[in-house]
Amino acid sequence: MLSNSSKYAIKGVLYLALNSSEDHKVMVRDIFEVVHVPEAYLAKLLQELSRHGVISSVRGPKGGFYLSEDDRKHTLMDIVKVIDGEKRVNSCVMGIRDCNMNNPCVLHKLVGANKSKFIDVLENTTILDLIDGKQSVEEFFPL
Amino acid sequence: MLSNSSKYAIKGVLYLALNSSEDHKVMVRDIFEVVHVPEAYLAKLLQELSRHGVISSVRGPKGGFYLSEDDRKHTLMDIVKVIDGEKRVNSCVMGIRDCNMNNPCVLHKLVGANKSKFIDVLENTTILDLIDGKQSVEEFFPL
DNA sequence: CATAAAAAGGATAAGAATGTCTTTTAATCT
DNA sequence: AGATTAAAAGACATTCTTATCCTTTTTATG
Repeated sequence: MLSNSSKYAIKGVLYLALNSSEDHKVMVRDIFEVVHVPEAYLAKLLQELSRHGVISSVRGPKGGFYLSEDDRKHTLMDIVKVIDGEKRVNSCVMGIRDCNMNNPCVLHKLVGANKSKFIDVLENTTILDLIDGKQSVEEFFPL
Repeated sequence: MLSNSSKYAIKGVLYLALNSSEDHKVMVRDIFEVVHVPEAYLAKLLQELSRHGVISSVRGPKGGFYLSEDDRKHTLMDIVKVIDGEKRVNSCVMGIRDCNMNNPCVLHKLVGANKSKFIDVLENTTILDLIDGKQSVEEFFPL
């Protein structure tokens, strides 16, 4: 449903949401241990997100990744689309060709409702929504 | 959420549910084209299911795979457990260590409800339930 | 301008999932 | 009994995801 990479990416963005701003950028080096994702791998993912405008980054000394106010309005789905591509999330649960809401296979009908719900959540939850009322990273990453 | 292998396995079992019985066993050769799964790969999956008692099989001439009356009482989850293992389905959506219903991460709370629902469906839908009222394989495998 | 800091990018390795092929075992039929 | 048929088993190949490494580019600062 969600690839590991997408999960990692979400974790990273969550960290940025809680710990960064336009004038407080953070380096991958400061993030990866907290969110339990390999440093180089996380870097790749954040770069990809930055390239697609989901998060922001600045090179050089005093540089790093951060979320602008606008970035925070992005949804979880925006992240997932960049990392996994649209196809993966929207494809039929059973991977049946040409199975969709109009012409659903039996299993699709069965689990379809839940699936759409899941996608709904991804599409309608922004970063801001997620961190609303939360202060510490620990709340997001137990252990 | 569900591996390809599990999906294939479910398709295969569904075919058996519709087309086999104690005295009408079917060979992989007759199944794989209909359900769009590579022959050798499907064979492997069915063998695995048979080994674990989820479906039945007999070797040699007039042999093949089939579902006994008892087999039909198995749930989708029984299939998934054999192919994917229990861990995969039950693990935290975010893959966070020690995240569970008691100590859920933020995302878990968010999508947890849908996830449990999905698992519910798997656990409470038997093969019999699935084919109830269905005659043709085409209903299950459009295209 | 030199230097250091940091992301960006490319190449490649490691591993898991997926898929194929060959041999073995068991059942049936002549 | 012997030949044939079909699943069982296991070795092998391929592809995709995940992960690492190393070099290049950019930028701030002394």
